[in-house]
Amino acid sequence: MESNQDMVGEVKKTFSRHGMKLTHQRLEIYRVLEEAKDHPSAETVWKRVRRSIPTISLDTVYRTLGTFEQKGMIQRVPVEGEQGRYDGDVSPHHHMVCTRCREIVDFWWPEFDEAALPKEVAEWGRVHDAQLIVRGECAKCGAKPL
Amino acid sequence: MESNQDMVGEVKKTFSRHGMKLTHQRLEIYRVLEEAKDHPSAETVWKRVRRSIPTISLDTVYRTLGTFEQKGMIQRVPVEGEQGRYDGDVSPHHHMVCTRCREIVDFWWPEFDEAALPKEVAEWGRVHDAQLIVRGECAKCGAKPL
DNA sequence: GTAGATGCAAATTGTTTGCAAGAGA
DNA sequence: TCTCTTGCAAACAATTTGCATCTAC
Repeated sequence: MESNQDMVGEVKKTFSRHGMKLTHQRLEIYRVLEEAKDHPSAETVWKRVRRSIPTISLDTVYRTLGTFEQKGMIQRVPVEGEQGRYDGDVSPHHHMVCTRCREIVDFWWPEFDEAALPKEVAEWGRVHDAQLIVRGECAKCGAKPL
Repeated sequence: MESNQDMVGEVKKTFSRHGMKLTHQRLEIYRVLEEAKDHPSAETVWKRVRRSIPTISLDTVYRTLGTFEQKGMIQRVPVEGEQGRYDGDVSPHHHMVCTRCREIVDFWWPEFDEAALPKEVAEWGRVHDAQLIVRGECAKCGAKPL
């Protein structure tokens, strides 16, 4: 468990390595993403960050998430529909998406990650990431009527 | 190669099985999706359908695509960002997505499709589909400057 | 004849942008 | 100090919705 100090130092290094200034809002947005396990939307991130920075604006959140994504510090989950969903974990893992409640759950499958992709994929271009998207209805929703 | 007549008869059956009326616009939208290999957006579908039905409105296209998707006749490709992209092929296959030009290319991997998913997935809920999303830069874009 | 589908226009929602003021290096 | 970042407001873009008319069944 690293201390708050270390965390700040760590992030600061990451930021300056990417030529980004370390601001209070960026630090908080980053922290929210790291802690989140629910793949929050920009608006959800905003609501959470407002707890510590009540004056932060939604467009700053959008801008910051975009910047982080470009730098490869976070990823957008490849899901269609309404809102973009963000994931602070960029190490290889996969997602299950409930088409009813829109909940997104991580899962890990190292055997798959280590396996070679079909050669068509390598021929296609430079692969940044390959992940499985499982779509369906989660058990919680399946239990509900309708 | 089935005749146009057969195609219409086939689709008509599919429609009525789902309790949908067969209209000129639906038939054309469906045809466009079946022929498309580029995972078109709603607006692209609209432009193509307008070649045969110049008066069709964009909202009819949206409504129809939504209906088709609900019925499982087409799928939305799980990609984030701007526009929703549609795929007339609902049989198991996977997608490579270029983050620069947004082109989406299909690929097939039957060995994967036949393999069992981790048990976490079955425990999560009822799986509708599981597909691989490969993100990166296609060779065409990689060759360009910037 | 009737429920469901379409077209039009207006409304929503998610996201982006221009710009002046403010803050980090 | 100088450049990058923020907040505010306005702009945009994709998609959805209300409603009157029309059409397949």
